[in-house]
This record gives sequence, C-alpha cells and structure tokens, in this order.
Amino acid sequence: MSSKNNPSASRKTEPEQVKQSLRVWLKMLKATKHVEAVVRENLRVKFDTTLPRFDVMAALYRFEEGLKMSELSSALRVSNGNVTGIIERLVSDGAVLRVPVAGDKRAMLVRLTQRGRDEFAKMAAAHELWINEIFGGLPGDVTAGLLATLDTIEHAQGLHSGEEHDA
Amino acid sequence: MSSKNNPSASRKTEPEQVKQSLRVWLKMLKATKHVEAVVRENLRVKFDTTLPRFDVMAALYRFEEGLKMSELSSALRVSNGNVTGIIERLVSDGAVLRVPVAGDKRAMLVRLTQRGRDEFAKMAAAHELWINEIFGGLPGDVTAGLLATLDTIEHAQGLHSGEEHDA
DNA sequence: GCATGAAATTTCAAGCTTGAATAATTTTCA
DNA sequence: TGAAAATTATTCAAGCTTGAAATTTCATGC
Repeated sequence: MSSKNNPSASRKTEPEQVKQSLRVWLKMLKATKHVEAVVRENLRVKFDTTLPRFDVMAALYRFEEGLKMSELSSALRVSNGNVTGIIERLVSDGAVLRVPVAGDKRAMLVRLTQRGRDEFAKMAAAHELWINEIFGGLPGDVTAGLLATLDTIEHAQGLHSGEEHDA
Repeated sequence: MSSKNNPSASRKTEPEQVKQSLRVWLKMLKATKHVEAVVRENLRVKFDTTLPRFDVMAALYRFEEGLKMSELSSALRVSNGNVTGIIERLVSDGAVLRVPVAGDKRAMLVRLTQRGRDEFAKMAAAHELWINEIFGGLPGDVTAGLLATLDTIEHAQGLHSGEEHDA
C-alpha cells in the first residue's frame, strides 16, 4: 500500500484509466473462464457430473444438517427456480434427500445422503488438486498478492455475505 | 518478483499450498461472478439484451468485414451450436446479417448491420463505464499488480490465443 | 376469527450451453 | 478420378439459468 507517484488514486473516468480497468477485467474474466472450463471438463470426464451439481453438493456438504431451498439458493446466489431443478436431479440420483421442515409446511430441508457425502468427498479432493495444479505453480508471494488485491476489490465493492463452496 | 523466504516456488501439493490455491481461486471466482452479474443486470435493464449477445456483437464489431461461424465460435471459445442460436436471434432482431462465403458453399459470414453497429457502440461505451466504476476505484498500482499477476497465470498456463471482446 | 400481506417453493417460458450426431461441401492424395 | 478424410455448419437432447407468475402456507393486526 505505498503511494509512489499516485496522486491519491483518482476515481475519475479518464480514458486511460477506463482502458486499464477494461484490460484488467477482460484478463480476469479470461483467466476465470479458463479455470472454470478445466473444472467443468474434469468433473464431466472423471466424475460424470456438472459444475452446478458440484456447487450444490459443496454447499450441502458444509451444512451437514441440511439447508432450506431458499437458504441454498441464496448461498449459491442463484435463483430459486434454478435450485429446484438441480436438486430434483440430485434426488433422483440418490445423492440428496428432501425432508419436510418441522414447523413449516412450506419449507423443505435438503441434505446429502451418505452416498452423496461420499461422492462429494472424492470430488472435492480431486478438485483441490486440479486447482492446485493451476495456482500452486505461482510463487507464494504472487499468490498472496493476488489474494490481497481481490480482497481490496471485495471491500471496495459490496460483494460480502453468503459463502461459497470450498469443501 | 523477490525471493524472500520462498525456497524456489515449490510445485508440490503441500496441504498449506493447496488450501491457499483454493482460497485464491474461490475469491477470484466470487469477484468475477460479481462483476459479471453487474454487467448482465445492466445489459438487461438498460439495453434489454444479454451478455452472450453482447459478446457476439463485440466480436463482430471488431471484425468489420465479418466472421465465419466457426471463427466466431472459436473466438468466443464456445461451441458451434451455441453460436448458431445466438446469431439466429440477432439476425431476426436486425442486428446481424448472414452472407454466403464466395468460394465455399459450407461457410457463412456473419457481420453486424449498421443498426447492430450503432446499438453496440452505445452498449460498449456504457459497458466501459460500468467496468470502470468497479475497477477504476482501485489504486493504480493495485490495478497494475493485478494485471501482472493475471499475466503470470496466463503464461504459467496455456490460455493463449483467441482474443475476447473489448469494444 | 379472519383478512391481508409476507415468505417458501414450484412452475413456466425464454434463452444459453454443451457434446454428439447429422448433413453438406471441400480437400487430400493414391 | 474418386474414395476417404477433414471442414463447416446445423440440429438435437439434456441440462443450466433467469425473472415472473402462481401456489401454498405462515404471520400479523384488527
């Protein structure tokens, strides 16, 4: 966080700054899509599953007691209707169980079956390695720097709350 | 690129490093999704269009002479069949034109109509500002650092070739 | 009690995305 | 030449995703 020759981090829309912002964003998008593509492909080929399924299972894995549909969709930051479909398929695959909520006839609790937990544990372990193959090759200080920068973005913006998968 | 106490950027799968990789990836994914969501929402509300349409138009805007379907799909790194559908809708909206390729009865050249060009120019200008609202607030040196790090990832990996949109 | 609004979920139409299969054309090269 | 391989694009089934509408149930206040 030095200051060098930066006269106070101007927030104006100078053409040069706008271009730089765009450049950073496009590069970040490209890198992210690349990693996502690797994960999707690996999930497909090695586990015959999809990223959305993996994400849902990751959330449920973390909350062993189960999650309500609404909690799940807000945790994953996707629409309600979306989760309905994915859960439907996971249920029919025997990876997820739906149980009615005690005092509320509207709500449904979804949780992994033991089989679902076992499956996910394997996928998560593999997933960690895939990611490490990509990011683990970076020098430690670069990784740390990236983490710090992303934190800066996160705090500059309002993208707080609602955790993601991470097994 | 100092060395500090990093004994040569080990590429092993030490648990600590794996966790760090995962942490970085999840944070990067989260930030990217946030920005994408902002762009999608703005495109929807302010231009009644979608991100995939925007991406296609961006590619065609850059190549004024037009692109073959296969060139388009490989530029955007999406499947062939995908592009077919998006182009279909853009054509029926009058934003894109299909023209047969001279010496090849298989191929089709797609290009923006004047109307498509005008529409995209407006969207691209707005898009630049949306992105700058997010990234422009970062100190200049942080932005530069991020760009450098992403370059490192890009080079460490093989995600070269095929440019993206950028208006 | 009971109406009214809030909350939880599903349903729905539209569009995006993929990988595989198909069809048409062009290229290669024996 | 002419058969086989490669290229270009579309079609297709399955699944993901959204925002909006509809449904059911719950909570609140009168």
